[in-house]
Amino acid sequence: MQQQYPFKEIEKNSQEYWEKSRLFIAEDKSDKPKYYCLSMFPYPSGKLHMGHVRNYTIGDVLSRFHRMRGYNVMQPMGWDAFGLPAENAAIANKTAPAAWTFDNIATMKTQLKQLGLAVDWEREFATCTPEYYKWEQWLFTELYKKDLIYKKTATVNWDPVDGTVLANEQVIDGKGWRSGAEIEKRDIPQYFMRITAYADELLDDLDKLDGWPEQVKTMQRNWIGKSDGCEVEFPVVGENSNLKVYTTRPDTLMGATYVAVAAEHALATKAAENNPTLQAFIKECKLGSVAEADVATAEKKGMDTGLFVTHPLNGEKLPVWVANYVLISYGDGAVMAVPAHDERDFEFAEKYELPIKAVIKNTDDDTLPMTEHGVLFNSAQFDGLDFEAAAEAISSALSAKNQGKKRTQYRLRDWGVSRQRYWGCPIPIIHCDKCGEVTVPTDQLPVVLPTDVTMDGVGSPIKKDPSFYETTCPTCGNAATRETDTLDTFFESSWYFARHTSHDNDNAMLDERANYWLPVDQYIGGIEHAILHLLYARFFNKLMRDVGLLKNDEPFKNLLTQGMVLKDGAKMSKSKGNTVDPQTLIDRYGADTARLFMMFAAPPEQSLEWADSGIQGAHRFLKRLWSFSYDNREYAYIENQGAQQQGVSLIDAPTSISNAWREINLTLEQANHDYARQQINTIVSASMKMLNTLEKIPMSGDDWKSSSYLTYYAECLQQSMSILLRILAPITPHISHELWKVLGYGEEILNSSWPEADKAAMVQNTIDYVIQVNGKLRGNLTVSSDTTKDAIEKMVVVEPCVTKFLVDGASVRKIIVVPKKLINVVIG
RNA sequence: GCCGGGAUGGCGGAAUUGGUAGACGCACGGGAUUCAAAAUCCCGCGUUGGUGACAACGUGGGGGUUCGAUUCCCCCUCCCGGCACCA
Repeated sequence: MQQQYPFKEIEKNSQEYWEKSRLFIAEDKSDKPKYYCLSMFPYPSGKLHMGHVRNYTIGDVLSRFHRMRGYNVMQPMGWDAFGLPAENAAIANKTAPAAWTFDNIATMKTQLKQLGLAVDWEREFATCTPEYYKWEQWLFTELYKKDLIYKKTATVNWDPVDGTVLANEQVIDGKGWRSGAEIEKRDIPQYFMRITAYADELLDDLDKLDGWPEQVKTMQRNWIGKSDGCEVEFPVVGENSNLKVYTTRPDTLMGATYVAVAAEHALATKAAENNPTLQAFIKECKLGSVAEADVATAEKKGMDTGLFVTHPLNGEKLPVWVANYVLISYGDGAVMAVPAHDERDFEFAEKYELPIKAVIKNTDDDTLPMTEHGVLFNSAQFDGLDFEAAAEAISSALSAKNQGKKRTQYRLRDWGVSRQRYWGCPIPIIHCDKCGEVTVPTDQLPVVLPTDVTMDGVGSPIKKDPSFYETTCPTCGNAATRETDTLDTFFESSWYFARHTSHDNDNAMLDERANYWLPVDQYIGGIEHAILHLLYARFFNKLMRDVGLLKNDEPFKNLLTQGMVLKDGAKMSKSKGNTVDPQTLIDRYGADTARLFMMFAAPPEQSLEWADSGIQGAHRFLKRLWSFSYDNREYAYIENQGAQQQGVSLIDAPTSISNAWREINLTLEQANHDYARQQINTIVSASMKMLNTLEKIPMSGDDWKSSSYLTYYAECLQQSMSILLRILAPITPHISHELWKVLGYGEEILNSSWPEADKAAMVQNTIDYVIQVNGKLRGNLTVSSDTTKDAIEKMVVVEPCVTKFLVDGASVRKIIVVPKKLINVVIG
């Protein structure tokens, strides 16, 4: 054993040992309970960043912990390899996206291995390979046949200068990021997945997910946004048609003073036919990005169409306005405006001097807008009704006139999966003049994406490559063209969790192993994925179930949403260019230090503000652990001293040792509690505390000279080090593996058992109480642990720190005793 | 704008969920060791007043409930994440 902590050597040797002994290769059959631990797979963007280190270390800690608790653990790793950054890099570096991606995968894989992750690398795959995407093309064709995929037009960001579709991220302040041109909203035909057909199940099944953070479930519920409301039809004056709107507040119908439609609404288009001013306004509304955040924060603007509708219940003529705050994608793209009881309508009505009519009241305060529920007035026959009764009565009245009815509405929209980009999975559709849209037959899959391409920044190479798009129709054999759009990259990440179970199957997307391993027992990833990725993966799980590939309803049993790694207050990300390279950390201090620091700096679910200081502290602890083991190797070595064989009980040891042993057990209990609730930062604290405790055991004085002291000391060290190393093993696996071996505890620490606290060692015969007077800390009281509550009350009232408040006629009103904690004397 | 979070010493965080606020670590100050430095070890460290025992204040701001509030309730400010084509 070396005196200095040789982290480089230890880490290299342990990693080689684990690889050689195939310790992390998961068995598809086992008597042990299974534990499938999955961290969200990385996008191969270049090098590992701190967010990766944090994510994969958390997953590794939980994997190793469960392995030591006796589970059959599977922790795989893969690559979310399609995406926009590869195209940008290709344009910038004149390399093909595939080559860039595979280079990055190689680099990042080396780095991940240096972290010492307990990963089963045999299950690795990259989503950009035909072996992987073949199966999602197959699933696409199955879903297409089941009418779960359909085509419709949808709005995209159009860059008129580059002549290309831009991602929301590529639109900055309404301008294209490369061209600087003003972006226009443009409608193009795209494929959609009918996620709304699963809206109710996606909503209801959230209740089954006990292992998910409440916060994430709330976000998903709100995203799905099921609302019970009412559709109302307003006859258009002078036309033989109705304007349909949806409202969640039918109780306010009598307060409607105008209606507003989105710029894209058919009625707006019609009204603009002979109205150039309105046409110009509609064109203006179509400028800027399609992102909802941009639409919703834009200044509220509108224009009168000159059209009117008739209020279905009171017969009033209401003007029809075009407003930029009405979303074409929600409800019917039109709203009834009730300025008195809606913030946005109120602001709009004030600006354009439209009438405001209050119809709901709940307090004497009549400030408008009043958006809460209340009782109706100014509403003819509905006066005096509350929200529930009014909603019922008004929807019935509308139904009776055939001008509306109750309707359940979702905020969730069908998922547009077409992308006009190159670096993605080709959509397996062939367009035939005679047969129309035809899915590519299974025996002709995969539709392989050509990888030998040049990116020039204008459009997708496969859209200009006849050797790709020219084909024949599988149905009639005539010349036909392939679809050149690719799939949203969320498509790949929606089912990879399942493919890890059947990664090597060339004949099926999934096999029976999926039903052994799934659901994922622990899923770990960034909170930024709380809605989209997690919702799509849940949706895909249900789709795969319904085509017979799976039995489970939900993909992820437990979810840990890791907080962001921030630097200078912003999310650390490639796109922001504020990443810190973990490689320098690993090179200088080793993987164990990097892992320890990341785990210690913040609890897993909280955001972590990166600071360079602190790493030294983590490294210092490991050095101390090493030198303590080295200095005490004779005592800590399991076969020396023979203490256990002599039947020595540490409870009977000299006070300094039995106290230390008690402290170790209390700390172990805390660590186990923290492992159970996955609060890893305080497990690190606990391990530091244990080492502090052991270092403080006296090594001099009269006691030290007696031979029995040394026997007890050795026994205490052996038991304590064995506990400490096992507590640390999931977090700092290399040093734990090495010390476990050199101190003679066994060949592989991962194969040992998990330590439990010795209850007998934690018993105390006195209790230290805190004395409070009127809730303020005033003193202490030590009593023997069998003292009754009555006796404690009698003792406390004669304590000087209490009696000094018994002046000027004040007396003890009440005594509150919190067992084993505190006594509060209420004096008044 | 809408939805979901967060705010505790100079800094990261802890407080087993209504019961001693500041565990553990970083930074800093003092000391030991050293020719010197690094490394290491020991001591101190919320703020204010006091030599001191001690006292007052203190968990983003304002109110409330309670014997007792970082924790529960109401209002507000700022920061972070998401908003459907970044992943």
